[in-house]
Amino acid sequence: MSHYTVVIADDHAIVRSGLKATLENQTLVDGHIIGVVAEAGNGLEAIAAVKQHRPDLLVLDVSMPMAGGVEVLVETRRWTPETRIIVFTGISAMGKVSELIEAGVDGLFSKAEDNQGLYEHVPMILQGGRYISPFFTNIIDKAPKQDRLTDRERQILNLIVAGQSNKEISGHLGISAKTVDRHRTNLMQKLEVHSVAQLIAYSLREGLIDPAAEI
Amino acid sequence: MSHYTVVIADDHAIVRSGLKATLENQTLVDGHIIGVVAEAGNGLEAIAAVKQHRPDLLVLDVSMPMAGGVEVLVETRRWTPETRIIVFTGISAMGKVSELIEAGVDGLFSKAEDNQGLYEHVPMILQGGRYISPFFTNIIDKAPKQDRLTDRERQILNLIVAGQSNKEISGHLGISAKTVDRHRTNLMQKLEVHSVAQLIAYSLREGLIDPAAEI
DNA sequence: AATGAAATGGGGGATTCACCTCATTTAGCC
DNA sequence: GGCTAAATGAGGTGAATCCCCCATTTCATT
Repeated sequence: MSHYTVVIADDHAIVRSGLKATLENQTLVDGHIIGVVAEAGNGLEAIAAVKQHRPDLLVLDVSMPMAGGVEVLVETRRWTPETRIIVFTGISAMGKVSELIEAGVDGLFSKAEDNQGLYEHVPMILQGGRYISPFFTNIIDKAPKQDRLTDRERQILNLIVAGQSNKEISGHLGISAKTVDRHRTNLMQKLEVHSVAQLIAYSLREGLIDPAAEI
Repeated sequence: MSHYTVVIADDHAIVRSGLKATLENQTLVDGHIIGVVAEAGNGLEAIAAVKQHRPDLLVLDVSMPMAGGVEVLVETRRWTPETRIIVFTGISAMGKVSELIEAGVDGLFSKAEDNQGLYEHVPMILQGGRYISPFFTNIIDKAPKQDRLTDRERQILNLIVAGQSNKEISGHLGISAKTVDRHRTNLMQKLEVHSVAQLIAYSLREGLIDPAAEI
């Protein structure tokens, strides 16, 4: 009998065991058996497991040590384009969500939702379908569509949030402090904020920055 | 045969099912059966479940909607002091960890660690013991023991992080803007930072503020 | 009674930030 | 070639920050 191979990547062991149980203890509509061939506790392990096993399905979280979910997704696509990729995560930041969708994720599910939705849609995804949970489409729809930031602006936003002054950033990027100031002004106008604190608050909400470990 | 009743609280369904499986599928050293009598997906549900079931054991996460783990812990202690409380979480922020220990948690385990440690120590905790995972004691030991913040300083830190200026804070608290400035200076000296951005970055790392809070 | 920690607040100075105006260069696109 | 967007940078202004100085009051502990 044919079977599907799966790699699970999540930094929490309890989630991995829960996912393994959920995926293996069910009969798929097309009669195929699902087998978890490897588990990974961080991004690098996940990439290594994908390269070794070339699985039919990869289930991963976005917030992992060593390498984030998006990096793992891109690397997996390059290595084994036929691997279907499902992201199962607890985040709800608009920025990360659209990043994942643009990166071409095949399935997107929230840990806050019932697991039911996950294994209901796994067969369809394995057969080439794509499913984004309503939990995330709602977030995208209700998001106030503000002006998009340019690459340079996003780069400077990250340095500001990291605690660097205009002068430090100018030295770091090899441009004038006045130019950094210019970008800063544009940033604040686009995001409609008026202080560094609000700028950081925005970055947090949108998941543009990574508060060390986990929230 | 006697048995232990358990309430599980975590905002992720997959974690709840994993915990339930881990706790129920094992024979305890003293022969007691463990039964999960209720699950909660947020803090308020957790408190309600505790009041209804008065369980022998409460397993909870710290970061939950509606009410955080510490609030649930304190409320549970007031309602049923005999309930043993285990916190099973993914956080690693020094501030939250010491807060939990001071609040008198009976067991503290990390989701990043193997589940093994959890059910190895559950019997001992049910019998009145206390166990803090080395994962957290390491965090506390290696933490640079900086000066503790006073209540007023912590209060003002939260307002600064919320994006308020000295003038706004002074109006909000009914004190002079100069006094706010004074507290700000003390804060920065204690935390050894030199800008709002660094102040916020620090607060995030140490879990002094709540990133989920709306600014 | 004395000591010390915490909170309060004034004066002032150097620096940075937030936000203007104005201008040039580079790149992609029709 | 023209057009637009993005990035670059100069000059300047008013406000806010960061960090010194100084002092008083309150409150708990010794």
